[in-house]
Amino acid sequence: MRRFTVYDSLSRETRMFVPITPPKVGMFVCGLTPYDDAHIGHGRTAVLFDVVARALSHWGYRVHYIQNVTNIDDRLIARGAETGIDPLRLADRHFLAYRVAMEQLGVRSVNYYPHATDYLPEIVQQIRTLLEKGYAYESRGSVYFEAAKFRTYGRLSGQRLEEARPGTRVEPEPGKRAPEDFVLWKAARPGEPSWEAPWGPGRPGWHIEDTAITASILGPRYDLHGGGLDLKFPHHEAEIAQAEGASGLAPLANIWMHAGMLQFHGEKMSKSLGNVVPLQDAIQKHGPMVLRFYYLNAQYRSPLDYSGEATLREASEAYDRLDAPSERLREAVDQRGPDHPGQELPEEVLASSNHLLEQLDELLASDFATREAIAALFGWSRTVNEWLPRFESLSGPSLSALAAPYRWAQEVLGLFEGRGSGQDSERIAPAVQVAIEARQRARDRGDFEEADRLRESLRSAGILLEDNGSLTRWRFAPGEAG
RNA sequence: GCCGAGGUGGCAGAAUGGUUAAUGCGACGGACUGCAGAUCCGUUUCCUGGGGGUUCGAUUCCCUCCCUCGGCUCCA
Repeated sequence: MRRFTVYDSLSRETRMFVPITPPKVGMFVCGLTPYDDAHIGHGRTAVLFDVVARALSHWGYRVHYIQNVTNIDDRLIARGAETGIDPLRLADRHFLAYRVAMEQLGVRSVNYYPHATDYLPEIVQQIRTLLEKGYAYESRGSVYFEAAKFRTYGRLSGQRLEEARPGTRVEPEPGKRAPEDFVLWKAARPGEPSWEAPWGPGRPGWHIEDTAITASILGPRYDLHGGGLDLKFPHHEAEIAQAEGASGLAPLANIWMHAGMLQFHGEKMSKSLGNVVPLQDAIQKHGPMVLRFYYLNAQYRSPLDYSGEATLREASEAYDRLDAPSERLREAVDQRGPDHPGQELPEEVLASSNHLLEQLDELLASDFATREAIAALFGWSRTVNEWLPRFESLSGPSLSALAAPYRWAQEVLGLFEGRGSGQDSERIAPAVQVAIEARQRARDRGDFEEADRLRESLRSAGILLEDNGSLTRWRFAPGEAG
């Protein structure tokens, strides 16, 4: 198990990660409320924590990663009322779409997506415990957590209780003793979906599902808790209060990681601002790997600005610089086999491949410096491109050494999956090959007008031709998902 | 107002108390090409918000001011 450091939002320092029971790592990340289509901001958080889980697995930890799904809440009920669709069904529908997007993005590290409504008994039990311990009170069929009873309430967000009180932004809720109290069990109004509980029919508050789920799956304390930065207050603050209040054990999570917000022209991307780019749109337009690259080519805690299409076009250009040599190497290794005899690379190149692999792990182990890892991969692509004209003569092991950093990135960063070698590519390859051969015949007889015509017609179909000596290769134009 | 993050080249965006301040995009020039593209080489020399201070030396540490963004119970 490699040791690594990570910035912990609670202590506000970069700390060495120490699992509670190595090699096991319990990891929980707040998922979404699927009342609408996911946008590219959701994708950022998902990809970040996917990389965290991948890196930990790569380093020998046994990661148990769960992400909850809030499939019942006010927004779902409101949306259900608007559309006439049952809120639970609505949630299922959007969650399914989310899972499809996750699959496309290569987010495969999540072991389990628990749904709030599947944990009603656990939720009721935890609320009961909080009532027994005096942290909560009943009022008008609802149950509230009394924030003032929990001494360190506000510590995560650095807010003192008095300051964390909502001022004028929200009308005080009748039934609450203090404005900073938050609901654990919300009494149902007529017609709303509800579950039975000792305090009357209702539904769980937003925060309680997470702690009930983690307590039953990961135990009262676990290793890593993640989520978007916007959840720090009040959501994560409330989680800490509930879980530590109920169990009497602290800290709930050893490490708190928060993903920076995706911004749209300098402002946070969110549905309430109406400036969202649907995740599926971006995936369709640029390909999932470009999006993944875009997320990882940034410091995960910093805001990431999306300034329109140009942002992802640039990411696509940059990603291509890595993907193209990676793809060429993969082909070369596939064609020739790992044991193929041939020229060996010079010692120093082989050594620098190994050195880079170590460096990549080192960078990820420094608070998941994905951007710097990518910078190092760009440097490697230059080396690979220098050798590219001589691929034919290289031995299998030498080719593998050139490919090793990309394979590392494939495993840990989840890049280089499925662009250029997808079904589209295989389906149209024969047709493209026919055109390439026709063009070559035209070139051979000096009919460059005809040759350019053929090249141009392919280009308008999104296919670029590149001549290298006597060999012509083709690829999809950047921005076209392949 | 309170809490937090940040202000770096044409753009995006790293890093370090001290040789030429990463990497990518873009631009320009060269090699290669029938042309182009891709690739390689080179250039983009006076880039680290303003003002103080500590230091032999600061972009990096301290103070202050200005500005931007996020959170302050819808939020990933």
